[in-house]
Amino acid sequence: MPRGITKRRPVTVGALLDAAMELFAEQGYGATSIPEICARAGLTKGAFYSNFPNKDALFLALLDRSWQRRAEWLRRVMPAGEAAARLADGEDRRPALAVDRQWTLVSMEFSLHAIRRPAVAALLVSHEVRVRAELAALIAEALERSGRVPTVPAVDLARMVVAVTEGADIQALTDAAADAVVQADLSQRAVAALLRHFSRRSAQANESAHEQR
Amino acid sequence: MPRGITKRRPVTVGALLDAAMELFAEQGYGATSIPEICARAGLTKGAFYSNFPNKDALFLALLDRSWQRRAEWLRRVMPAGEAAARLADGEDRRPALAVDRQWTLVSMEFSLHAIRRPAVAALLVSHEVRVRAELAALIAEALERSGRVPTVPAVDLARMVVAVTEGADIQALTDAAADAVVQADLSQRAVAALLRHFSRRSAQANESAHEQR
DNA sequence: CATATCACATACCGATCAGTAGCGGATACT
DNA sequence: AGTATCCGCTACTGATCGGTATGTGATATG
Repeated sequence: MPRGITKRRPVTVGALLDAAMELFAEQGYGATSIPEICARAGLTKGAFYSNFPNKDALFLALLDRSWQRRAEWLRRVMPAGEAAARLADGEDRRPALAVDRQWTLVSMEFSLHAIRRPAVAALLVSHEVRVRAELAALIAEALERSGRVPTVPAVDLARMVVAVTEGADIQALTDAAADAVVQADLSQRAVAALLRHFSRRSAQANESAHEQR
Repeated sequence: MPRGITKRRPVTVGALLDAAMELFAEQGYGATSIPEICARAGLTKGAFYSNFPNKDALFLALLDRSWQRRAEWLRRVMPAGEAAARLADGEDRRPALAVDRQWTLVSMEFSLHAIRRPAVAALLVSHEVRVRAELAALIAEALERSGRVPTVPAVDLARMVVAVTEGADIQALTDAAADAVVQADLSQRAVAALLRHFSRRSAQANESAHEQR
């Protein structure tokens, strides 16, 4: 705990971030007022302004926390590249992780917000660059395990995968009536198709295939 | 002109819708106030409440007008399926229509809004079903022209194409720094890959291929 | 245990919000 | 041209906004 900061503050900050996450997902960023956030957190405006200069700063803090959690999650599933490999082969049809509704909504909110604020957009872009890099590594590894090599830069592949996944997420959220499993399956098949189409069997894989004959 | 309605009203409505379109794209739906819309339109709040009961109603009217315009556009490019056919072949690399920034932003805003209002979501879904049906027809036609037939329902293909396109649009808007042409190219290549992967040469095409030999 | 600082609550500010009522110029029909 | 109706504007209410100033209980330190 930093000098001169009591253990009460991080608890308060956490409560505010939790409340904001819920409300931004429910109502959107622009439609959520600061007093509302405070009320949800069981605090008052004074607590808010004691911790953040304004709503934008809270939004950034919220994103930062979410990104950290997400990074942890990504690193945790990284070793489980086997599943991704089977996905690259188009063999795995199990529904992917259910879309995190709250996160997807807030993330879309943030994208819209960032598009209008170049400074914020720069932040978002730098984060996405990191994510795409990690994802590219994951993809390359998964392809390699199924004896394939990408025919385009792995980061381009990551871009496409992110695009189709995000687009599918939007559809899934909008069309809640549509069978979520069907939607997820469609998304997975699209990803698998892209991975296959922009890769080819590696030379090593071909050799071992020859050896097998 | 309907009985008892002067020709002034549609002009006023149009001005309000134009102003709202601009402001929703610039600031978002929740962050845009009614007086702001009126000021941008060169009118006052009285004019607004004389034409719409509230902001939601104006949003719906705006979407309706945009959808009509979009339907006209889609029907106009429908006959130009040749380009789509070359795209399906992966031969056409020219950048697609530049992303309509305003429309994309407002459309995202609306999706987010709709997700939170089931009644509005139903409206959005019914519209998207129509769009996907038209797009599916366009895709099927394009594939046919290049002697191919889809191996999955054409509407599923339409879903994937919409997903990857929307996802790419978001990336393009967020990362304004990234070369827009590169981004559009990536999107086109992904679409082409999906179209190829989920279709095969048709029997007829095979026959004519045999004849050619 | 005393005291200084911290961290949140209360109260309040000016500005702005959504929505309403009535007025008066513009429009359309005879 | 006269007249009824339309329709946008002005002026207003009550509520809520973001942000600030000040008060007070909790906490860490010596």
